[in-house]
Amino acid sequence: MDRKAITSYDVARLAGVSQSAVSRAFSPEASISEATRARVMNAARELGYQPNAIARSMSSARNEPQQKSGMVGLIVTRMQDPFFANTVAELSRNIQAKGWQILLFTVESQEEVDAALTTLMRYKIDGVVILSAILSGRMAAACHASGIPVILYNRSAAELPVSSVQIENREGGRLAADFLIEGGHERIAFVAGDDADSTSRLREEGFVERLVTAGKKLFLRETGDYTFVSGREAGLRLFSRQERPDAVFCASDVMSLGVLHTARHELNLDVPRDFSLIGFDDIPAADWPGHQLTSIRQPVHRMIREATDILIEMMENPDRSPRTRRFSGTLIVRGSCRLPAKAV
Amino acid sequence: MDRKAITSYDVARLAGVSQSAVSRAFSPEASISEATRARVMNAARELGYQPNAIARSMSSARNEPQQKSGMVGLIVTRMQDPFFANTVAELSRNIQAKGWQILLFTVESQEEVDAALTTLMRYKIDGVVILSAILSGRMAAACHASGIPVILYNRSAAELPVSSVQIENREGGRLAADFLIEGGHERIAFVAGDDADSTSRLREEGFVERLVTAGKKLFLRETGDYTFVSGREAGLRLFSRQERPDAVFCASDVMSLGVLHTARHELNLDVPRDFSLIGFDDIPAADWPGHQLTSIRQPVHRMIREATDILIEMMENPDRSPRTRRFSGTLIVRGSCRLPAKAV
DNA sequence: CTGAAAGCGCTTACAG
DNA sequence: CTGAAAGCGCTTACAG
Repeated sequence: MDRKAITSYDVARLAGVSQSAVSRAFSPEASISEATRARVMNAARELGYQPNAIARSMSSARNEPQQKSGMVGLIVTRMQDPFFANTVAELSRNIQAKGWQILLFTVESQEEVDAALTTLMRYKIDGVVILSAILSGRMAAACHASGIPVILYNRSAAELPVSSVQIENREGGRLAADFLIEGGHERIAFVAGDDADSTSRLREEGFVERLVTAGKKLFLRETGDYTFVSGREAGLRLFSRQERPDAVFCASDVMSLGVLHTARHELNLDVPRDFSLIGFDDIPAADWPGHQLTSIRQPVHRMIREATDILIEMMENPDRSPRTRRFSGTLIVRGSCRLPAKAV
Repeated sequence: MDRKAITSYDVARLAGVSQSAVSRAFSPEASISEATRARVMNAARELGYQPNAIARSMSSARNEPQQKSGMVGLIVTRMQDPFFANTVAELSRNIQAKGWQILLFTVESQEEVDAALTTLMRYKIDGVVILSAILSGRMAAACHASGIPVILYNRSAAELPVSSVQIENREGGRLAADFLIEGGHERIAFVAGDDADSTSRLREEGFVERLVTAGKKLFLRETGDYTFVSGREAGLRLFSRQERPDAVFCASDVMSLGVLHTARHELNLDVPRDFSLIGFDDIPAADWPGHQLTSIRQPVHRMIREATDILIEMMENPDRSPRTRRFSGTLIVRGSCRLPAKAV
């Protein structure tokens, strides 16, 4: 049990070849005869040998400008939100399928991102995806200098030398506003996810922009933290007033469900008779029979595929410049909204 | 941008010390004077030097019986289920906090586990946690021989030389049965999560055991796959019959919510008047105002802490023998069940 | 406390 | 195609 691990030298000895031959047998493009490869593979199987990926990574430091580890960093926030849990699951599957390993870092706030990235860089990750958070300009520059591509998912790259994949947040907000305006709503409220975060802000900007165009203004505004509980509390505040909103748009579905549950089951309101409700993301629970939440759907599969493609292309081609991809959301109409009078 | 990475030699040159001194400056227990350490640290800061964790891992192969990487493997199934998403989030936070990195592997079926572990072992992980899946005896032996501790979370170790942390599934099933029997239910159904998986089977065994003791037998039985959709479909099958169950116990909360939504909103049944419903896990959505699902709660925080503690203790102390820890669940009574007549 | 040197397990340019 | 050898960036026993 404390015996030394099996190395390529052990395999070489058993197969009667040099250690180099063992190494070549495990490199698909190496020049080696089929006969030798077969002998090596048999010996390897007999000994239970697997090449040491760490040692392989060390060698790459000699032969490439930058050391490669075969690992991709994944920095994740809000994994409790089903939208992100699903994204992590699907993104990690995609990256694994392409032959990279995932070095996961769970962070609970924006402030932890730079430290997480510093740690990941010690492991010589070949690239990194950051879910719903940004990195500092200093850190972006460090990654750029090290040739480590960075993809922001669900966030803007702004002026940073990094790639990004995200939904058109402002446009999504406009879709929600247009639909509520067409439905004849007058007192329209918004529930923000986080005032410091561009995702929520842009959704709100697009939303308010259309209200203003239609000659209305935002009737009420609350701030949550993207959780169900914060949605419920925002709902309680919105409907404890004398004059109540007749429509609510939330920066995420999870918060919308908080508003929906408290309205129906704690305040005995009828949705959509008493007010209309729209969420964002179109998580699976939006479509549950008892919810039927109207929502802005993100084309998740396409977005994740795009993020994976950009990441891999940039890892294989380090001097490609960063790319920004924005996807349009779609309004999915369900039963939580009063419909426009002249239904098409 | 294609310049070589900064190494300890660069720092040594700038600080005017040997490369060994740089290495010692970054090893907390190394013997080095404070003055030298300070000079090294200044030079390191100036150059933006960070020790290469991969190279450090290589060196450890020389000095320890087994190479250490500072990485822990995490093999995960069913991340879409909030119960597991929350577990991954909390477990990874705990392990990170103790100074280890997480090498994540997402698998979609039991069959992928051994291959995932083989890949992870190439990276010389110091230990591995497997969420809701098991490994083969052959693989368990390989890990044991390599001194890599394995923790099964939410599964039994059975005869394998691995540790495990899980809920008392059979006991949880008994709690559910007792409560339904006390409530005077007669036609009691069970919805399995997966017939091949011990978690669901044990919950069913404990459940049926108590029914039998009370002179009843299982009225109906359906099988899902732990998803909301499969719960909904199981519910449709259960209630499309002539004679309907008056109680349903599901192997997970997510499936229970599927039953609940279809019953109330597609079949116009009243829960708990028409039937009582009990889930398992006590996920946050069980407590949402419109759900109020009675459920068996797992003491998640304590279980995750225990898994982390066992893992770390075994990584630091490789000849410790595997440990098995079982935790008791608690019945959380909410509005989805008819209550016992003689309410205590 | 400090430095020179060996060695961790690979990959690959070099020579044959 | 094949083998001997250098080297990736560290850690640490050894000698001073």
